[in-house]
Amino acid sequence: MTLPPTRYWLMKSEPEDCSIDDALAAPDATVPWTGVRNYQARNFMRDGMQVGDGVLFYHSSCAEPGVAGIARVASGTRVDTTQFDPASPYFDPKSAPDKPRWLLLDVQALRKTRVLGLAEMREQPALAAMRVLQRGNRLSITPVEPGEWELITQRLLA
DNA sequence: GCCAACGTTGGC
DNA sequence: GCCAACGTTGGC
Repeated sequence: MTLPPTRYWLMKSEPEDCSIDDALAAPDATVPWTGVRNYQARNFMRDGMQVGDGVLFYHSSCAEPGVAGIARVASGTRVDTTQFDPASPYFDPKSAPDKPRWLLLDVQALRKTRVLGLAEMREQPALAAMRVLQRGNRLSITPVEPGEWELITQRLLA
């Protein structure tokens, strides 16, 4: 079985919870991606994401939503223990410790960029298919096509 | 604060 | 298994 080509992803984070600055300030600039509580996003982590994959670090639910930095997948998946913590906002009372529902992986921030906002993204016809631009999109982890990655990172790193 | 879109829940 | 009600997301 041949390995898939290098993969790219967009991961949403509320900056009040974990911003690109917060991630860069963490040890090794690496943070555990806690709180994914959607099966499709979980399955992307479990079945699709590999160490080294590129990540667009996206700020959501904030004054300036958009891509705010570049990161990479830094680990495989493991159990997200916040699902068992009644004090956590991510507590899931229906998840049993012997049969955990939710996983996380580590994300390593590589650099902060300017914010590439949704309006600017919509100006680019080549980005029109991105999930994050679709109306009603709520998925917190979405695949990014190589061409989309190239265009976005070139604009951000120019 | 509004509201559209979507996932989940639960009665049947 | 259907589907209406409900809760959440997230841009505006």
